[in-house]
Amino acid sequence: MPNIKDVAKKAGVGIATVSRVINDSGYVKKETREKIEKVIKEISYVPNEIARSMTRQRNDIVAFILPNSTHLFFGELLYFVEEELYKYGYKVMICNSSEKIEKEIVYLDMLKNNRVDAVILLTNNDIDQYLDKKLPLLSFDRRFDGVPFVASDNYEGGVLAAKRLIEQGCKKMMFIGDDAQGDSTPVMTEVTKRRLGFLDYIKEKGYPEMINIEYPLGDYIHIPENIHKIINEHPEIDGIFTISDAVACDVIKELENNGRRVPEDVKVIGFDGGRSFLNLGKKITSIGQSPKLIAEAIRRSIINFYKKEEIENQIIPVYFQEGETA
Amino acid sequence: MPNIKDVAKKAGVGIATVSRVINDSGYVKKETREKIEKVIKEISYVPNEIARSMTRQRNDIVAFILPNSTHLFFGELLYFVEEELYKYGYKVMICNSSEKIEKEIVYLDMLKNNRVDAVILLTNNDIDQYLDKKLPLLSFDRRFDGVPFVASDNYEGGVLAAKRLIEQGCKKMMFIGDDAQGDSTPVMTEVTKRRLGFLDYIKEKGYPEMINIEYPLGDYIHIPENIHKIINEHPEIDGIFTISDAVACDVIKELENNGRRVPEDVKVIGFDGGRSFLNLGKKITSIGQSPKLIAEAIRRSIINFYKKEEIENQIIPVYFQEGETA
DNA sequence: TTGTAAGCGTTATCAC
DNA sequence: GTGATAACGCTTACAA
Repeated sequence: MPNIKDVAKKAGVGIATVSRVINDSGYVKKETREKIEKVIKEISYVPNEIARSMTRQRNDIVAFILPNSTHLFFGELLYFVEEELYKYGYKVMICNSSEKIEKEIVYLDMLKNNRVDAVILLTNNDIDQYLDKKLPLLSFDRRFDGVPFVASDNYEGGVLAAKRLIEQGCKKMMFIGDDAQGDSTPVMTEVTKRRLGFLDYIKEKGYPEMINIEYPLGDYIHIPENIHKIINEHPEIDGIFTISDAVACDVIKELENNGRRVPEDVKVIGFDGGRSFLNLGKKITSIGQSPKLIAEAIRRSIINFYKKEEIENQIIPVYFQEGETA
Repeated sequence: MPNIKDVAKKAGVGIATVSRVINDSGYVKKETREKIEKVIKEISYVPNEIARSMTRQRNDIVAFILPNSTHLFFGELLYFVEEELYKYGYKVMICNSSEKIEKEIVYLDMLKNNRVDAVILLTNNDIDQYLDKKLPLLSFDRRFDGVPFVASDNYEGGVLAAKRLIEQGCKKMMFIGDDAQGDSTPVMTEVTKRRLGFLDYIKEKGYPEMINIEYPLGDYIHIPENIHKIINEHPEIDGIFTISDAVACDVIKELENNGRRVPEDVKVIGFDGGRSFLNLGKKITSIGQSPKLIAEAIRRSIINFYKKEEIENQIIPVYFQEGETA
């Protein structure tokens, strides 16, 4: 592959002048510029971005560490993050952790070697001690000391769900979510606030009998078998709020398999927006979070890393999504 | 950030020796190695991968150009591709094209600048003329002259669908798919073979009355309104094979909205495997393709680029996925 | 075993 | 306006 020297030689100029033309920086006489441009075309020269990164000491790559791209919400978030950053000249490296802390650690290391311009971190793992806080790190739905974050307004989401269930006449509520947001781990994510908002509002309105179910975090999609049992042991429950649409789906199937109608007997609200491109049944009533707004916020923070401005945490609004299960 | 010189100076050795330690190459006396390792820890030196790419003339980055990561099948494929390549030390750059050829072209250019080690291309666009065939390019479900490819056994998928519908007693068949695989574009993708396999088998078995519907490629999820009309104009049809599960879902809803029961009155088979993590209704009967097997094949081809071996095209088996709609 | 020095392909700083 | 030349941080002959 031809390099800048080849261009310079063939055009009979110095490499500095070629560089000026490529980057459109500094003064270059019109004829010189044209000659150089011609040569570039002729030998189909393409500037080597690696060498460029070398001198500029940055490479316009942002890495996104997330559990996977198969869960719809993650896939959407990834999509919009890429779209946003693309507009600003960044490329996105995808780092699936499969929820495994080991893989997150390896990636964090690797990314340090690669001198990526920023790392977006989406995880439920107890990874604080492995974070190099001097790096341009941004987290989503999670607080780490010294790391700026973007999060959905999870608390408000919980409140919205509670309001809806109460409006619909529910008396005995249940919350179902994984314990990555619970008291049993050192991890405290912003997602916990879905439960808190829900709980607070229900208490405030005088419905004290809430049943709170937490289970070990698995694949984000299925809930453990024993949780099904607990659900069935509580026929008095008439309103359920779940940590995600995936869990809501699982719960609704379990209820219906056991002869309880949704929403007639039990109302169920999920979280994420109730979207699915492949659903032949009823639409889940849900609290929606907007991957597009979140991606814009993430992009804003990342751009600010390079403006050396103070990076402010950002809370993104959620909304109530009408459906057929509550 | 400290560099290799800092390490060398502090350890009182030459930079070549440090390099040998880092890369575990060549002979280094045990004590020297230990001293160097100690210094590396002390000043928390991290080798600069950009500089490394510079001399090695490769960067272990593979780019994946695909329409999006929100369509479940794409999200899954992306996930497994990343997983496979990660095992072999590659990082994956995600390039969402949103099906737009302009964005594909920009990415193709950008990737040339970035000297990525390989580009995986998944597209339905007429982009042949923009491909630099000298680059390490690999395509999925699509043939380009001079570009190796990996594809699902789409033809066999069509045959499997036809067999099933015939077994289930269907007499009048219909195929519904976008025209990116049709005769109206210069593009001929491997996906066309879903239709061909279906058609051939049905003809072979003496069911000549197949209705073939093609529509302009949109978002991979919804079909145009006028197609709904066509479906309803054919009450005699009792077996439908669609280009994807997403289309099958759309079609089934349309049929049911118009009082035709699935699978009692009309049987419908989709393509992709009928997976969905959020489905409260019946499961779609489908022809499955395995993103994991495909990802492995892709990884194999990419590794071979660097073994300078002949890259063979690979056809990946599909399977019949039992469901409730056929 | 180890160190020196020549690349790798740019950008940026100076002179001219 | 333009051209040498010194970085940037590493790998790898080649010499010692």
